[in-house]
Amino acid sequence: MSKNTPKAIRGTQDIFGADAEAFAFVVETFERVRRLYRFRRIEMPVFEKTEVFARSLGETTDVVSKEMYSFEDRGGDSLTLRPEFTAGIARAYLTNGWQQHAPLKAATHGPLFRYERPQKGRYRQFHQIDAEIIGAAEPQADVELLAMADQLLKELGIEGVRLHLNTLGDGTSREAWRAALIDYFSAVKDQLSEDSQERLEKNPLRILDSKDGRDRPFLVDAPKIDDFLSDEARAFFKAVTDGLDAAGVKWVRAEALVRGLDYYRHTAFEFIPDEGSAAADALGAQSTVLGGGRYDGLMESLGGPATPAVGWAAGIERLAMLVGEIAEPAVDAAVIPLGESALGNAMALLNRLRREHISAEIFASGKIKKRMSRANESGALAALIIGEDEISSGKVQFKTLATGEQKLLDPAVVPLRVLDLKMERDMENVADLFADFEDDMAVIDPEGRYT
RNA sequence: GCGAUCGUAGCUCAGUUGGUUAGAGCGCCGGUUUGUGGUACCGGAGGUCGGGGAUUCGAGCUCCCUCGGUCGCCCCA
Repeated sequence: MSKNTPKAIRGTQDIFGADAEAFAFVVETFERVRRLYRFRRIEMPVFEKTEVFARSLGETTDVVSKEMYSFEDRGGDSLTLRPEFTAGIARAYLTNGWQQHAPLKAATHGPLFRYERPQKGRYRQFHQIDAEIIGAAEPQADVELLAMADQLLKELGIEGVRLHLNTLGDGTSREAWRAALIDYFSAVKDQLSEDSQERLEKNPLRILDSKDGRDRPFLVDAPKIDDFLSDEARAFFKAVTDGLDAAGVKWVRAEALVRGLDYYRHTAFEFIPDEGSAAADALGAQSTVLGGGRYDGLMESLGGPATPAVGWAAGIERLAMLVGEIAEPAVDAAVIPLGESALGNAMALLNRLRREHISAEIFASGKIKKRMSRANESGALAALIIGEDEISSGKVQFKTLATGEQKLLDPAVVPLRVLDLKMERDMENVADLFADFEDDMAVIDPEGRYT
């Protein structure tokens, strides 16, 4: 690489091959699941006026105070690359009059930007999938959203990740609890870690999930949100947990779970890998894979009418790390022209195949042996060879790569023969599935239970 | 913003107390083999040792600065 070649921006990634397939798999699975739950697709601008984020997330949060990519445009407006989805979606809801669609179930995905120190599972440009229900006050909305998250993780094949659930109560519950925490921790302030002393000023709730050993002794007896919940808030949380139980979504209560952004009320949740699990190992210090909650106060902070809403977001990179590498799909047919004169026929055959929805690649450079070798590595079922002899006879050599069998065929029947091979391969896969199924059946006891 | 650690070929890495022309494996290209996948053997291309400065007769190796990667803290998806 030359010294003159510009480098990529710190914390950005160029994703390729199996990693890119894993990324795409996460997005495709999300799109599929989101349709099952009837969430409507929305597209959002990547930047907004800075105030959209500053007002909704809270001026004192780390995200707003030191992590935003903000700049002045040529017209002098302060703009910001979105550090999260929710605030922009709320703004769009208000400015487009989407109240008419309420309750609106919306889903989107794309890049977000945060000026942070990059580390495992954390980037300056990162990507999230996002789901929101806006204009729904009932706990059923929380349940539906969480059921979707749970199903998504299952469909991605991710294991060892559990729903941690908490309630922050309504506005007044939350404020009373917060005040009690400040009282409690202020009394022992000089014994707390430096970080927690600072949190006492900025975000006292955060002390509860401190990792510092000096804070630990005080956490056990700290005021609990449950003691400050209003009857309504308590009933709301019970409705959510009852709904989750009914929907078969497993959860654990996490009393210390708080969310960093100011707008959260009531339900707060994170999907976190179990300690010691492979998932926890893969994610390093970035434990949360999907997080969100209810944000009933957000719309008002943007000057809109009081509008209840719930939502979550999940990091695509983090999910992709748990999904592992996914092989790039093999090509079905490889077309190999021998010499310049065969190029025309080769292109014609290539087009014929692709129009029949058969994936095909042409190998037209290098030695013949090299081309065959490449065709073989590509995973193609058949190599279609066209040289002088084939041009004059108007046929192509159809070589089944698995067996080495080769015969002269009319180009018109080539797509069908490739489809035959595909079907054979698929049948073998189905046979394997049946074999696995029979193995599973063998461990079912006479009463029909898995053992 | 703080701390630790690492930057040598396209990739993974070796390189002794500072000493001649910086190496290996894989990959790539060619040959043994003129239109057929594997293996083996032979040959070739590919490096301003992240960048800049300092010390020295001499720096991939020591020192300083800087950029970047990785991993933690903070924070967060």
